[in-house]
Amino acid sequence: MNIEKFIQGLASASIEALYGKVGDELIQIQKTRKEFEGDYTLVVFPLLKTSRKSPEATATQIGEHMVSASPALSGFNVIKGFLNLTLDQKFWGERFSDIAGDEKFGLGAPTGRTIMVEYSSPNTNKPLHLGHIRNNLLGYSVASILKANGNNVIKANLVNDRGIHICKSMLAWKRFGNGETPESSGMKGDHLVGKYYVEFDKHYKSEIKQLTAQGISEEEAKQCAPVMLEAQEMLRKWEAKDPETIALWKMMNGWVYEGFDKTYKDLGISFDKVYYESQTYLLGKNIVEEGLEKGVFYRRDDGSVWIDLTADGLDEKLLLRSDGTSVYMTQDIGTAYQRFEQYNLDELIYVVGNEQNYHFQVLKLILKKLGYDWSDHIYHLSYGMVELPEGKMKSREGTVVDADDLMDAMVAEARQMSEELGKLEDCSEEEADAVSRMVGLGALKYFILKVDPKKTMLFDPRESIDFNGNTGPFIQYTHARIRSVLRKADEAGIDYSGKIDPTVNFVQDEIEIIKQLSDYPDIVRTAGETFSPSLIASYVYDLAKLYNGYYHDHPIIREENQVVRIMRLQLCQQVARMLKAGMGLLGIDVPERM
RNA sequence: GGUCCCGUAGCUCAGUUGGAUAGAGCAACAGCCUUCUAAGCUGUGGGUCACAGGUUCGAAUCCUGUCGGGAUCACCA
Repeated sequence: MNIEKFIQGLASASIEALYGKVGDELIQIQKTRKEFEGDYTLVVFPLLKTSRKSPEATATQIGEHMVSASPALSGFNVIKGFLNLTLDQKFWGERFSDIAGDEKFGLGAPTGRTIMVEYSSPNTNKPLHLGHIRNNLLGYSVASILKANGNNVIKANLVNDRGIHICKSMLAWKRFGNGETPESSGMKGDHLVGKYYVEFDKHYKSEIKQLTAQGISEEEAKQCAPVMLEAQEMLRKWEAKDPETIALWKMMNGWVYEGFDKTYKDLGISFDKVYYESQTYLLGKNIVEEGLEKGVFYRRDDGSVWIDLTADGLDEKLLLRSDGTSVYMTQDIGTAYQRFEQYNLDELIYVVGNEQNYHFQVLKLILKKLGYDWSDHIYHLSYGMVELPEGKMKSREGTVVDADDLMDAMVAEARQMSEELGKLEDCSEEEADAVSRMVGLGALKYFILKVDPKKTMLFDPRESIDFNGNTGPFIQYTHARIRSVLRKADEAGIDYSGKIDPTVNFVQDEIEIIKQLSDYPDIVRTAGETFSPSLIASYVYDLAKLYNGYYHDHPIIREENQVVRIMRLQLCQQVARMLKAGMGLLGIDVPERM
């Protein structure tokens, strides 16, 4: 039961009795701000037209009626147009019992809806970097949140395993690699392939330099540089299914997949379905043919196929090249169609950076023009770039933050910090490793997910590695301390199970915690609707802060009063449960001790 | 130039449906370890919510315009 809804119901009944029926949207309930007395507040301004009284008089009248009508309310006060209601002690006891007794608290009822979330979608020519981390964390977290809301979620990854970029790496490896493999070099497969991508670029650049020195324009040099021509030749061979090229491609992609698998595993993310572009890049062509017949598209003299979107304020967009091959858009039309058909999707979410906003705008519009009504159920979860203190990440300038390196650094830092603080003294090597990993990665994940996805964010390595304040480790730490209290209680043989004693009196700080706990299902729902893990992050942080602020100097286990002690232990238990659940939605593990 | 996004404390960011005196953390300063974990707690200072209009009982939030920053507008993906 949602408390605000409950009070809204009470208010609605009283208002109807006093003035007649009004719409629910006029009955606004919110938490009372800390500086005022009361728990929840009815904003009466919207009701003045109906009541035809001053704000104060209206609020007083409604307050009197509500308190006399409901035993859940113990009193009220009025400040200007705000009716502050105080809930009865017993109400909090019951409310808390409900939460604690509900195994599925916070999990939405099954909706029967199927949602596909596509995320990650890496290129196979280089390792993952910080930008991919934001993508992966967002995708995984949003999928978890949607699942918690009762949806059937399919996590999909579309691997971009073909094209000129991988040919560049292949060519460079063939020419300069001397048969180097991940085994022989000791390098992670994706890093090894990435090394040759950089190698290609180096040679490409030096060739351009030579050519321009001979008086050829830069534009021209870029196009006729020998390595580039060779790479393009390789792509043609690949498309012609040349056995040798295909074998090389398979081998090098295999290395990359091994590397990616490790990165994904380290990051703690997974997929239900992996698509490969080499298998999907021809999709969509027949839909384009159909579109041509319907007159949605048109063919130019050179044979290329286009759509004219100028009437919609956009540009003309290419769908098939003059040689009949497809482009990115064509493929996306095809895969979207296939997915909606195959899985009967209710929604398809693409986690893709905001540099592709225009692409998705066009994609949806084209699908709509083709008459697919599911085009409205495509959602582009667009996220901003991750910038570094010195500016943007540029792979060519070597300023990218590598995903594996970053994770290693975070874990190492967590390890060092734990040791300095003496946290790992009485635990085994495996435990120490596990905790360091959880803390290091928790810091990284929380740091990234707490920011609104659509905003460009700044990643300062120094700050991200801070484990104090509004960070993942702070929440993990709060959880660990609560678990420690509960362990101590168990050791002391205190039985705190069972129903809450209705005679228990909560103090205001405890009521604040119960309010926060009650909000959890609402937060999960809202986060699901807005695709914002950042909402979950701020929720868990607030809860951890409330707990810390209050329980820091309360001797929970030593409490003399049995009833109060049991209540406090149960409250602790519940806070720990919700912290763990919330962090789970962010893909962050919480240790039992740290 | 067209389209889209962003602009909140020195820095990094919250701010759910338009609600009361704008919220954290970091950084600075002052306290708190014989009681459950000091990765913590308590307190102080710090704001023209980019700017200007508008909508209304009420605007950081909605609308219009201006300024600043970013993305994008390829027979690339």
